[in-house]
Amino acid sequence: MAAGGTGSRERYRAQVRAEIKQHAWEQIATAGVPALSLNAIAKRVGMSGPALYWYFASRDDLITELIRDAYRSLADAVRAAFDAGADVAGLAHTIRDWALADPQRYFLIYGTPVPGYHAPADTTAISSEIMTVLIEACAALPPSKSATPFDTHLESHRDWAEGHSVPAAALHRAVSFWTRVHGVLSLELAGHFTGMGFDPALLFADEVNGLVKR
Amino acid sequence: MAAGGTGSRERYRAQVRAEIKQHAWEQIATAGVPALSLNAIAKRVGMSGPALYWYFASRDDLITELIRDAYRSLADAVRAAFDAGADVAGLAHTIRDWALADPQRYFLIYGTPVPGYHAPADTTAISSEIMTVLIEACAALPPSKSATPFDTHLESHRDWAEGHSVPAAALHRAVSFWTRVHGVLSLELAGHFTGMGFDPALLFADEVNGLVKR
DNA sequence: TGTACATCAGTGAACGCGCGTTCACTGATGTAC
DNA sequence: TGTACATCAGTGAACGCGCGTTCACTGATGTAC
Repeated sequence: MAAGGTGSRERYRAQVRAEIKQHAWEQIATAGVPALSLNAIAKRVGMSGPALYWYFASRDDLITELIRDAYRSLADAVRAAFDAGADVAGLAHTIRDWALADPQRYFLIYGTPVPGYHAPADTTAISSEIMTVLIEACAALPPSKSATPFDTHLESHRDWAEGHSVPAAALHRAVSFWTRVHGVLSLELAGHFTGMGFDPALLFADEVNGLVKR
Repeated sequence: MAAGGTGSRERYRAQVRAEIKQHAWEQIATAGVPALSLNAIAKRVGMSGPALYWYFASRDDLITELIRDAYRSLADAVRAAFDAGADVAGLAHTIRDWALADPQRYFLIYGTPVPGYHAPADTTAISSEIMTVLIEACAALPPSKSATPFDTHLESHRDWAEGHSVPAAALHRAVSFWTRVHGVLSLELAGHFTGMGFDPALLFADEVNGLVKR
């Protein structure tokens, strides 16, 4: 049984790792991150608890990787939509669909922070990948009518957007886009609109649209 | 040692309960809700673990009460500001201050939901107290220039605002106010703006202000 | 005012649980000669 | 092609931990007569 170029062991490893992660996601979707248990996952995968340590150094290690995957997934979705010609409204739609598909995955990134925890550096890099797309999309919008105080403020505080030679108003729109999308989504996904009877999708669309023409 | 009108035992009970809650909040602020431990609280208060059961039926019972207190605190703050003459911008400021004072308390209400958990009915009542104030404040705003799709949608989906005889546009503003405030605050408190260097307060003010004149 | 009694507030020991993690060990798999 | 060997992937037992919670029991506190 000759091994392939990448080695059959490596292929097997990748496969089992993927399977472990998948069960981890299911467990998170069911009971949230705090309830994620290595032993429970192992049982689902069909092996003993200690065997997981061949694939992940620790529980924290597994969770960190899940966070990274979640960021990656969102960044890829946003980038793909943009490359396919999506405008600001289209990007918003993409993000909303992504979040609705797995709310707990969304909250793993944008939910309640754990006081001591600091995200690894590469996730912040992925995060700015997303921001880059948003800025590019916002730069294509018709110019704003008037400058707000925050516009002015951004003129002298735009180091974080280094490399983007767009007006401060475009940066403002990108940030606003992000906070508005997040505002509607997190309240919606957390169930704070239940019992109110309106359609969150319309509110969402209006919030994004109001940002375009201002 | 004669007891007062309300009974010294009851007074003592209330005092110890308050002390337990206070230590619970400190623990939540330090390590988040999942790390909240009855034994650790008891040690801080200066008694054995089982003694807590004289004051709270269970850990869940304690947490539920903390959630209720958090809602109550926010509702009182908002109501007090409104009664003192605050407009929409003033209310936003009040909410922001409240959230910054104790981020984990904010997240206890508006953070990641636990999949199985359903908030008790009275907290949703307090929640609509808050919404009532927001609607009243928005109704005092100058009328909008044009109706959006969500405005129209609300005309026929406003049962949740029963008792408020205000234009649908005012309801829309109240909801938008809430999602925008939440959007900026939750990203800010979760640390997603760190490293970007701008002042979140200005972004926050702009988001609220943009809602007033539209 | 004194006494008897019910209630309240607390202790310490113990239970059972599930957790993450380590350890020694076994068998299978792939590789080098 | 066969053999020797290193590595990989897994098991099962065990460790120590802290958790929420229960139980029997003790002493203090307030109350009723």
